[in-house]
Amino acid sequence: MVIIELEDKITEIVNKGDYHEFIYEILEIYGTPRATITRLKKGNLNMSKKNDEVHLKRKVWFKRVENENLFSVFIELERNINSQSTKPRFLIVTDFNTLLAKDIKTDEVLDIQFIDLPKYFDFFLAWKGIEKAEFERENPADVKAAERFARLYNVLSKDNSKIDLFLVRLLFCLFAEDTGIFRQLSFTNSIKTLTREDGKDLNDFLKDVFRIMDIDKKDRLNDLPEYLNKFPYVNGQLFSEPHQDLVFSEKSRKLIIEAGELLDWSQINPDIFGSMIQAVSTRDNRSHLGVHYTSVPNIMKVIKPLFLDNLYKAFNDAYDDDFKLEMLLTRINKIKFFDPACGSGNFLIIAYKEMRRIEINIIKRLKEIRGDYLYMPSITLDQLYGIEIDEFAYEVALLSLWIADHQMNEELNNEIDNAVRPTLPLNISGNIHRGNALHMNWKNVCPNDPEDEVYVFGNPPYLGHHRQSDTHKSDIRRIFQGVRGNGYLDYICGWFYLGSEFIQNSNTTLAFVSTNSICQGEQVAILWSELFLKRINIHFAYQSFKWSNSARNNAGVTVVIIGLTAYKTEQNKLFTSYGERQVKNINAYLIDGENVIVRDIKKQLYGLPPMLFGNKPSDGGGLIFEFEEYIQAIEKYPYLKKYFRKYIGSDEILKGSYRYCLWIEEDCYDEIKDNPIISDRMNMVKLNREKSKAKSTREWANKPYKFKQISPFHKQANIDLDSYTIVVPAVSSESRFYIPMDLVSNKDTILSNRVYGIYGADIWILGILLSRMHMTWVRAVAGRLETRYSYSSGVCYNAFPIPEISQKRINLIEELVLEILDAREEDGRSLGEIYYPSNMPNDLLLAHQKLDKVVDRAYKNRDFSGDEERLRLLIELYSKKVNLR
DNA sequence: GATCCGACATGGT
DNA sequence: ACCATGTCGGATC
Repeated sequence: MVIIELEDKITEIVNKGDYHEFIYEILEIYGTPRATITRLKKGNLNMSKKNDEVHLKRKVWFKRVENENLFSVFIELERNINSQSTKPRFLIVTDFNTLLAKDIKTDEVLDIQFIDLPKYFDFFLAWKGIEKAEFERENPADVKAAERFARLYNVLSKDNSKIDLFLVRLLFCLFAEDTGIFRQLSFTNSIKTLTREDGKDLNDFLKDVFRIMDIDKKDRLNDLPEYLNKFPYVNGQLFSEPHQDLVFSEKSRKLIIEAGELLDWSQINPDIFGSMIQAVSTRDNRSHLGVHYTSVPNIMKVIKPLFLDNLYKAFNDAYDDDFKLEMLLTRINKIKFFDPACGSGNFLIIAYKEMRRIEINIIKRLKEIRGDYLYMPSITLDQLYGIEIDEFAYEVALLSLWIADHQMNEELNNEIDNAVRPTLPLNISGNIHRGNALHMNWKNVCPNDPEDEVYVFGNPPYLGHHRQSDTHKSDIRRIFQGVRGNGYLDYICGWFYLGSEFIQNSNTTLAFVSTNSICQGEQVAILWSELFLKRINIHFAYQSFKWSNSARNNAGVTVVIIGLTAYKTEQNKLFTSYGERQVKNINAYLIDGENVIVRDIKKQLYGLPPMLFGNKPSDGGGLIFEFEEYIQAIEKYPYLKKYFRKYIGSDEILKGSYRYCLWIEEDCYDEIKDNPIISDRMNMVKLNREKSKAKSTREWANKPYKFKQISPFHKQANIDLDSYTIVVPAVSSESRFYIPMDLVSNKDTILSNRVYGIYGADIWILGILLSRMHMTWVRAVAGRLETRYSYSSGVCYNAFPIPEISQKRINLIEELVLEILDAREEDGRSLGEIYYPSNMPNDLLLAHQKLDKVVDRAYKNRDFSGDEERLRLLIELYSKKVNLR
C-alpha cells in the first residue's frame, strides 16, 4: 500500500463507529499478514490473556478502556513492559475518545483525540519497517503534497475524460495565490466559501473565474461581482480556450481545497511537478516513457560540465572588464538550450534559473564598475527548446517554465534595484513541441547553425530491446537502418543517434543521462561503432551510479551521464566514484583509454572448448521442484526418482543449494504421464506455454515434459556421465572480486539458463577463468545487471585473449585449481559467502593469489603494475587477434 | 537453435 | 520501505 493511503484507510476505520476489531484492522493496514491476525484473534498469538488486551509480540500492546482512568492504565502498562521477555514496539491505550500511544523504541508519545488518529498515521510507520527520521528525509513535504495532487488527478479522471488543461490552470491559480499574483489564498477561499460542499456547482464557478481571467480589466462589465473582478487579466493564452465542463464531487472539491491550503506553491521546484507526473502516471496505464523526472543534483551533474562551469569561468575572466562583461551578456542572450525529452521541463527550468543567476551576477558587477547600468533582459524563455510526447507533462512543462520565470523575476527584483521584469502578461513559454522526438527533425524544433551556441541535454526514456513495443522497435530500426544487431539496442539509443547527427559540423555539445546498459556488453559494439563513425567524442562522462529521485517507487536502474562533441579533443573529463580527472580519451565503456570495442563473438577465438548456454525450461515453474517438493514426490511415488535431476542455476551455485527438475526422455513419458503429480505439473507447463506471447514457446505447449531449450551437450548420442562441467554463474554480485565458478558432475545435474557451462573441460581452463587476468577483462567488458556482473560467453569467454601456455604451466595451474577447490571444501560455507572479500578464508585467498601470479606470467614475464596494465595488454592482444581475422 | 538482457524482480529484514 | 543480489523467458539473429 502506498504510504499516503494509510491516512484514508485509518479515516475509514475511525469513522466506522464499531471498534470491536479496531486494533486488528489497524495492524492489517500496516501490513501484518492476515494469518497472523487470525491467530491473534483466536488468542494463540495474544501474549496477554485479558480480554480487553491484545499483545502481539514485538508489535503492539493494546488495551481497550471503559470506566477507568486512561492515564493510570497507560502508566500501569508502561511499567509492566520491562517485565516482558520481548518488548512490543508500540503501546496503545484508548477509550475511543482519547488515544494514548507510545513508541517504546524512540520514547515518543502520542496523546490525541481518537478521531484525529488519521493525521498521525506516520507515528506507526515503524510497523512497516520505516523509521520516522527516514520517512521525513525521504519524503519532503512538497513531494507528499504533490502526491496528494496526483490523487486529485485520479479522482477527476474517473468522472471526466479530458482534464489535463484544467489541472494546469488549477496549478496556475494555486501558484498565483501563493505568490502575490492573486490576493493570498483568494482562489482557494472563494471555492471554500462560495461553492457547495457536494461540488455540484464548482464547475460553473471555475468556468466563470477562468473566463474572466481571459478578459482585460477595461473590457469587463461594470456590474461584475467583486468575487470575480478581483482576479486579474492573464494573457498568454493560458485561459483563452473555453473551459470544458467537468464533473466534480465532494471528494474532488475537498482535494482542490487541500491542495491550496497544504502546499506552499511559491517554493515550487521541479521535484514537485516531477513527482506529481510520476505519481499520476504509475496509477493508470499511461505510457511509462518520460515520467521519470531527474532530481536537481543529477541535473546539475549534466549541466555543470556541459556549459555552466564554462560560463562561470568566462564571467571570472571578464570580472574586471566592463566591456567583456557586456560581451558576455550578448553571448548568453543568444545561447539555445534544447531538451528533446523534456517531460515536465525540469532540465529546462534548472538551466534557465541558473542562466538567470549568471545574468544577475553580471549585471551586479557591471553596476559596481559603472556605478549604474540600465537593465535589459538578456536571458528569456524563448531561448528554451524542448520536445515532449506526454500531453499532461507537456502542459505542465509550459506552465512550469512560466513559473520559473516568475520566480527569477522576483529574485532579480530582490537582488538588483530598478531591475524589474513584469510577471503578467505571460510570455509565450519557450519553444516546446509536443510529439515523438524520434519522428522529428530536431533542427526544425531548434535551429542549429554552425555559428550558434547550442546545448542539448536531458534524460530520454530507456527501454531494453525485449520490453519495447512495436512502435518503439520500428523507431529504432528506422534510425539505425542497415546497422547489424540494431534489434538489440535500447530505446534511448535513438536519442543518442539523432543527437549525434544534430551536433555534426557545429560546436554544439550534448549530454544525456542514460541507462548504463549502452556502455556494457552486447550493445557497445552496435551503438558506439556507429557513433564513432560520425567522429563523435565523449568529452565528459559519469560512470555508473544508482538512479534516485524524491518520488516514491524509484525506478530500478543504474545510470551514467555521457557528454558528446562532434569534434576531437584531448581535454575530456571523467567522473568516477573517486572524483573527477582530465583524460585524453574516454572510450565507449566510459573508461580512460583507447576506443576499443569488444564484439560479442560466437566462436571461441583460441580453440578452447565451447562455453554453452544452460537449459531453459520456459515452464512457468512446472518442471521445477523445490527440495521439499521433490522429497514429498519421491516419498509418495519412489519410482519417479529416476526422472529427476539436480537443477542448478546461479543462485544454487552461490548458495550451495539444489532444486530438482523433471528430466523426461521422450519415449519414457508414457510410463509416468498418468501419475497425479506428473499430470498436474504437465498441465501447468502446458497452460503456461499456451498463454505465452512468444510463438516459439506456444509451439512447445504439447511437449510439456520437455525443457523448451536443451543444451547440445544433452543431445549427444553418447554422453560421458563421468565427466565434469565448469559452471559459471551468469549473474553474480560485483562485491566479490572473483566470480565463484565451480565444477559439477554431469551424472545427475542439469544446468539452468542462468549459468554457462564448459562441458567436460580440462581443469586448467577453470584456472584461467578464475584468474585475475580474466576477472579484469570481465570487469571491463561484461554486461551488467545494474552493477552486478552479467557474464556472457560471447564477450567474456570467446573474446578473452589467451596466450600460448606451456604444459608445465598448465600443470601448475591445475594444481592450484585443486588447491582452491580443497580450500573451499574445507571451509564448508557456500561459495557465495566465502567469496566475499571480508569472508574469504586465508588459504583460499592465498591459493587464488598464487594462481593469479602463475596466470599473469603466461602473459608477461614480469609483474604487472596493476589491473590497468593487465587490461591494456589484454586489449592490445584482442585488437591484434581481431585484426588478424 | 542459442543467447543476453532487464526505468527489474524478489526475498530478507 | 529499503537493501542485497540473482530468476525467468522474450526477442533477436
